[in-house]
Amino acid sequence: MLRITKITDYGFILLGYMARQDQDELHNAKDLAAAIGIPLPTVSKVLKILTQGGILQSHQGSKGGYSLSKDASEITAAQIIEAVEGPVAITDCSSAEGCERNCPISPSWQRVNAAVLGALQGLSLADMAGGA
Amino acid sequence: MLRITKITDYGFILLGYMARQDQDELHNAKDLAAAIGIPLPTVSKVLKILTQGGILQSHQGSKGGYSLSKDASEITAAQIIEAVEGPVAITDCSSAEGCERNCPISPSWQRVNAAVLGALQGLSLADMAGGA
DNA sequence: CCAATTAAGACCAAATAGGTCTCCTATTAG
DNA sequence: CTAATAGGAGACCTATTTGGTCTTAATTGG
Repeated sequence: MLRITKITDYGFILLGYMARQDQDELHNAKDLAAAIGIPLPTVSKVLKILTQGGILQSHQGSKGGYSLSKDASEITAAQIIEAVEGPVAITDCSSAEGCERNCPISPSWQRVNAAVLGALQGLSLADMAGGA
Repeated sequence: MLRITKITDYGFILLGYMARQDQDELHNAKDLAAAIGIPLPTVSKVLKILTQGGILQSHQGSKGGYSLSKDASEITAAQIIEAVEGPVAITDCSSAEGCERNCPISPSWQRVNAAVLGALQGLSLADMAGGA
């Protein structure tokens, strides 16, 4: 399959939504959930993860909320995926035992990995939010 | 994570092993399992899938076995992954409902997808088996 | 002090993946 | 022709991951 998880998908949707509005505006979890149609607890979870990953800034207390931590053009797809799912690595070949014994394939994987990562780094949130 | 499954990983190991030997030689599942150190039933399963995907040719009966269906240089990483896991698609954005309503992100995903696919198509089994 | 909102993490249920087993079919050696 | 060998197909169970919910604590504005 080679795909991202649903949580990551939600992350992209949420960030895309926020990117298409005033950068400094604070969005609280409840409004975002209502706007996008995803259950509140799940939205809350995604926002929390993105905050921990440095993509979002949070503001606690009443009248609090979330905002992008930097300009949408400086946030890449790679950063978002890494924030939610951890480092992008097609295979964990490097750490498996069987691999070191029998397959001299690892260097090739690293090339593929680099290509994938490059593609993801070349796409900013601004690109995604802008392109209809 | 964005990674391939273990079954796919085994597939690469098995194919890499076969590619590094005489192209016409038949390998039976038992010997391959012993050579690589993966349980026989699992090896058998992987070989079966690769055969269905057209990557391997099987030869039944006693003295039977498996061999590559074409030259290692004509088998790409993309083909192998697709044979085992189905079509390469980072996200199933296109079919989700929430997506169509609220995220204009799909076109961007398709670009990313194409980039990933290109990277995988540019890597042949011969490249992987050859590069130490 | 009180209400609103995020932070953190425990927790459960459903889906997926990994692996094993059983039975069936085909081919070849003798 | 028969028996042994090897692949073909798929059911099945288990473990892991994922998705989603809930509860409690911490923070801040009024």
